[in-house]
Amino acid sequence: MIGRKHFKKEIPVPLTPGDRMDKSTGSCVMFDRPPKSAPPVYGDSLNGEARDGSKFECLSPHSDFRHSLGNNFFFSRPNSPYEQYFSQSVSSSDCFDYVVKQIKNSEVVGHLDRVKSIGSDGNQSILKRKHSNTPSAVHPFGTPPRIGHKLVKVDTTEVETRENIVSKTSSVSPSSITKFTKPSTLAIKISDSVSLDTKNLTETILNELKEHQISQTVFAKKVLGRSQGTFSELIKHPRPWEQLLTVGRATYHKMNNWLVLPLKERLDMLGDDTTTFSTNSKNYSKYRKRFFFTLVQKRTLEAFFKSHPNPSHEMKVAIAKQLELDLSQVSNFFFNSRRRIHYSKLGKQMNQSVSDNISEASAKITLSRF
DNA sequence: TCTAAGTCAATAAT
DNA sequence: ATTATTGACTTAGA
Repeated sequence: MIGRKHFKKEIPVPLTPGDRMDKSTGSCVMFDRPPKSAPPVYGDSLNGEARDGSKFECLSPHSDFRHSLGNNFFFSRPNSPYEQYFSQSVSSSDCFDYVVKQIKNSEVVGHLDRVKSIGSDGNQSILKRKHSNTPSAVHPFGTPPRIGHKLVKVDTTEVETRENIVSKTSSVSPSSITKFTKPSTLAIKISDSVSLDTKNLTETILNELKEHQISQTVFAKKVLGRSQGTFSELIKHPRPWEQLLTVGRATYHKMNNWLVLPLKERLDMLGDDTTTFSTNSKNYSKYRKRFFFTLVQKRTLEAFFKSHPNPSHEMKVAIAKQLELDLSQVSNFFFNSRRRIHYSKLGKQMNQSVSDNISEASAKITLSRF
């Protein structure tokens, strides 16, 4: 980690001990990371100049921007080989406003412009999304593409119906129940109460699909009664058994149950008896145009997430307002990010665990608190 | 109402 | 053609 000596090398050790920053003028204290590990350097955060004459600014938020949970926030210094940050004692909301302003007025926008100038068609080229809800040139943060895309409400019975259909489908042979409980040479456990090694299961499934050239789409729909996208994520990022709810476990059980069937039955399930399913599909078809965050919105949200993955309600409201998003959009972003980052961490750890003892393996998995 | 878990399903990326 | 990504809806629970 960046140490004190590096800090000293880069910036003359400061100033008056006990010197307090002045939030009204935006002066601040600078230190290296971790904070407190080195003597501070004082400066004026609003003008981007430390008292030793060095400059600093808020760098691109997606990589360098930081702010802490408390009343401090940190900016890195662009021309320094070391990571140094500012801390400023202001209220959370002040901090937020300040940060947003920084992001808005400097780096992100600048970066945005740079990217724009490269692409032939300006905005569109940034994300390569044909329909991207691009920020307007006038107001980069603008962009309320939140056009009504409320979904058709799906009632519970429909969901249940789907489940039923799937199980019925899978039991073209009048033995669905037997099928799901009968042991097989490969069968490990088929009872719903039994825990599964999701990692292994997942890999096995993947191999089977490959070997028999079964697409995710088909398998997901016919065997699991799930969408391709969902299935893709389930097999790509299997979660430890202990963390799955009953519903989630059921899906993995379906995979397992399919696996232990004789090959013929397995392939039969993938047959073309989708009729019932696809016929009903229109009922819960939630047609909507997909919304995408603008680059600025995304960058800003990511920046906040890095340092503040679980913002307070007030913070979210402020973010939503600044980015012209709905509170729910902001909340969803943070939630989705939290869980998806969490999953990827788990995935890494699961790779190291021994498949044999699931509970032991998952016991080692430390769930970081968000 | 809020968060987490499970998913959907549009659309990006290969 | 397929698989991966991802904003938001649906459920459960608190």
